[in-house]
This record gives sequence, C-alpha cells and structure tokens, in this order.
Amino acid sequence: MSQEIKYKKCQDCSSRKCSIFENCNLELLEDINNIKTCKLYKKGEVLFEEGKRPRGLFCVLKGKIKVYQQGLSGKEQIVHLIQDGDVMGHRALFGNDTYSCSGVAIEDSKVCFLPKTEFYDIIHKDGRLTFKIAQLLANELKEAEQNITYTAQQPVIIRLIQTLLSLQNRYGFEEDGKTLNIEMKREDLANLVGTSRETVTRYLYKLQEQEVIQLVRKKVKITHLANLKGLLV
Amino acid sequence: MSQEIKYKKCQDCSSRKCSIFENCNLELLEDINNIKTCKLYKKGEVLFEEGKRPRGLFCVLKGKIKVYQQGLSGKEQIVHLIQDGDVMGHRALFGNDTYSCSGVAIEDSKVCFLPKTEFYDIIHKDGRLTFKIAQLLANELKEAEQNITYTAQQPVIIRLIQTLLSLQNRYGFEEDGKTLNIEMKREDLANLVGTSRETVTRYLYKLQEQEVIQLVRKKVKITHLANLKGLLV
DNA sequence: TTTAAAATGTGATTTCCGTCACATTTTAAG
DNA sequence: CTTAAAATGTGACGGAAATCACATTTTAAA
Repeated sequence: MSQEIKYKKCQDCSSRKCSIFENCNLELLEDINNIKTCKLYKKGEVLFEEGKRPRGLFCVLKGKIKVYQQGLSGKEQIVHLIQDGDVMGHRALFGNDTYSCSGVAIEDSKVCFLPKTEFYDIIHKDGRLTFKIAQLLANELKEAEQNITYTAQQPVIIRLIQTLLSLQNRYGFEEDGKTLNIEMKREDLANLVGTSRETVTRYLYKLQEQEVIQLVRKKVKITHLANLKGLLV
Repeated sequence: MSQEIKYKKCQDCSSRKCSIFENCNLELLEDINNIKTCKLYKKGEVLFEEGKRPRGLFCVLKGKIKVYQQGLSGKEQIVHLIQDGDVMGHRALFGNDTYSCSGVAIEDSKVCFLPKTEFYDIIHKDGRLTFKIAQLLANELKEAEQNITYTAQQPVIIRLIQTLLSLQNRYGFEEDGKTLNIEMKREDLANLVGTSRETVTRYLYKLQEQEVIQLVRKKVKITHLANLKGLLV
C-alpha cells in the first residue's frame, strides 16, 4: 500500500521550478506547504479512479504515472503521461466533475496531495494560481486536439514514432543520451498510440531493422534520432 | 466580406444565459458591452486561422462554426462545433499561444469580438471570469480526451452514430422534433468523425436501411432515436 | 529454487475502410 | 437559363492493421 512520507517543504521542492507553482510567492508556498501531505506510490498502485469524485489536487514530486480512460471494450486509452512537477485532478476539480480518467503509477512515485477545500481557499486568495491552471488546461487541450487529429489521420507507424518522440520530450534520455528514460510495457505503449499490442511489437522491430532504434531489455534506445524524425516526412 | 453590425447590449443578449457570462453582474456586462464589436459572417467565411496570433475573444451571438485543424495530409479534422453562446479563442489567449485551429462559419453567424487587451483588463477586474474559463477549458478537455478514446478504439459506424447524437445534443432538432438542426456536407461530417467522405455516405445509407435515420435533402432526420442509441451497445 | 502468471514474439487469417475512378446530382456563377 | 464547378453516390480493389492462436520469455510469487 501507499505510505505517507515526510518530505521537503514546498519552498525547497526541486520539482517546483517546472510546475504551476514556479512563481508563487513565499507566503503562498507556506500556505500550500501547510496543507499538503506526501505519499509514496509503488509501481502499479492506483492514485485515482475514473468516475470517482476528486478529493483534492495531486502534485507529483517525482515519478511517472499513466492517466487513462477505460474504453467501452475495456481497453485502456492512455491520454496523458505524468512527470515530475505535473499536477493531476485539476481538470475534475475545475470542471466540478468526477474523474474522467484513472491514474496508476508506472514506476514508484512520490506524490503530494492538497485537499480540496483548503486548496480552494488558496485559489481564492491568489487569482494568479487560477490563471496558471487555466493556462495549463489550455495547453493540455491543445495537445489533446492534436492527438485527435493524429489518431484520426495518421497510420500506426507514424503515431508510434510520434509517441517515441513525445516520450523523449517528456522523460528525456538516460545518461547515454540515447535510451528513453522510461520503461513501458508493450501493452501500455499500444494503449498510448491507440493500436494493438502485437502491432506495436511488429513496428518496433521494423524500426529496429531500419536501425533508428534499438530494443534493449524493456527500454527503447533511439540510436539515430534524426533518421527517426526523418521517417515522419 | 464580413460586415460590422449593431446589436443588442450584452445585458440584453439572448445567448448570454448559455455562455460563460451568464452570472456576470451588470457592471461587468457594461464593461464588456463597451469594448465589443459585432460582425456578421457569411457561410464559408473564415473567423480565425491556425498559426495566427489571437487578437481577442470571439463570442457567438447566433450561428454555427466549425473549428478544425489541418492534418499533415491537408485533410481537415474538425475538433469542435460552435453554437450560440460559445466563445472561441480562449484557448489560444489563455495558453498564450497562436491558434491551433481555424474557424469557419458553416452557416451565417453573428459573432461579437472582445479585443485582447481590453478583455484582459476585464479578466483582471473580476477573477470569477477566469474561473469560468478554466471551467470551460476543463470541460472541453474532457470532451477531447473522450474523443481520443473513441477515435482510437471504436469503428467508424459507432463514431458516426456517436457524432449524430452529439449533433443532436449540440444543435437539437427542428420543429418536427426529429430532423437535426444542422446541415453539414458529407465531407465535414467525415472530418468530424475522422473518416472518409465515401465511408460516411455508405454508413449513412446503411443507417437509413436500418430505419433509424432518414436522409432528407442535406439534413439527417433521426426517425428512431432509441434504436439509434441501441446500435451503440 | 520452483512454479505459476504475466508479458512478449510471431505467423496466419480476416476485415474494415481508405483510395481510386467515374457517374450523377446539386449548387452557384455568369 | 446555361454552364461550369462542387458535392454526392457507388462499385471495385488493395492494404493496413485487428484478431486469433500459440510458442517463448520474463517476472513475480511461494
């Protein structure tokens, strides 16, 4: 089970600089710090579930989380991947709605939590935070709309390449500068691309044959980034 | 070309009750009224274009507008359909971004416009409006994410039915209580569903054979709503 | 370590649907 | 009204990718 942990104050949080709280003043940070709790979620643990009411805002200190919807056929559709500094639950909170997605850790993750009512107090105290979240939602909406267009119009291989590139963009490379700093099951990758597990397998091997990637254990090493991008044209 | 027109004050606007301005106080409405202009866009006219910088917020008094992205292959993907009371441009404005979509009237539309800087002044005067827009973005994000899941997982016929139902939901029926109150080209319908023009034609006729819809000129009459919904299961 | 369960790889088969091609109808322009 | 352009209908065809089935490998649990 997830366990509560002690961690740094928000003021000193390393992930804050890449979050919506980057420009908060110290007073506000102190307020936030006072209401937050922090938990460690093990790989595979559920943070929130589609259909349930949000009880507050999640803020990821460190970790990787998949956010997905259950399709009618029971197949997961991953609509968002979370990294350090990201928040979760803001859509449901601001839409005054239940969660439209579920969140599950794909690796051990440290995640803070701001209870709803206390968070609202803070929101109302400083309008700039609302603005920040509106900004975030706007960016997420743009991404989602582009995702629709790609999914509707591009063949799987293009979407797979695009997905690999966005994984690189999101999680970056390991020390070798080539291996994607995230380990995903074939099935999750398929649920992200919007295709079947088998098709992902086949196309990954095809990309390996073309010597733009290399499959090392469960990880993907992009051996020739430029050529990989070149395949998009 | 689009022509400037005089119209009611915002305070008396009939479309306000179903817009983000529904609960604004009179003072704020007066401010908004003072900065707005109103134009009539003829069917087919462009309101804004993908890639350009937004100059303000559009607010639809009366009309129907398609909001679409240009896919790589040049094919349009319609990501949003606009009705009375809807705003446009808020995503680009709040994301501090260029338009990620283009907007074109699919029937003659009366649309008001609030210039950027003046609109920002108003936003800052009353935080509740920012909150309202965050709420709107949250709802749009939810819809977009569900759209991704459907597009990735459901066959065309299901998506087509879903689309017809959402058209009904958005634009309602005509006086007969059966005919969809919107007229779309096959191609636009295809670009909304995410398929080809020919496939839309074929499936529409198949639905007509199944006696759940009837094609009357360019309009779609849903002769048996319950049965149409039944096909989703 | 042992063993069951989960994840992955691979071939064969099927089908949905995109594309092409062209006839026909509708719309809009002159 | 006339005529070109745009939109739509329809058949034929091919290919991308889903599904099925099962072997193999990896992981996790006992």
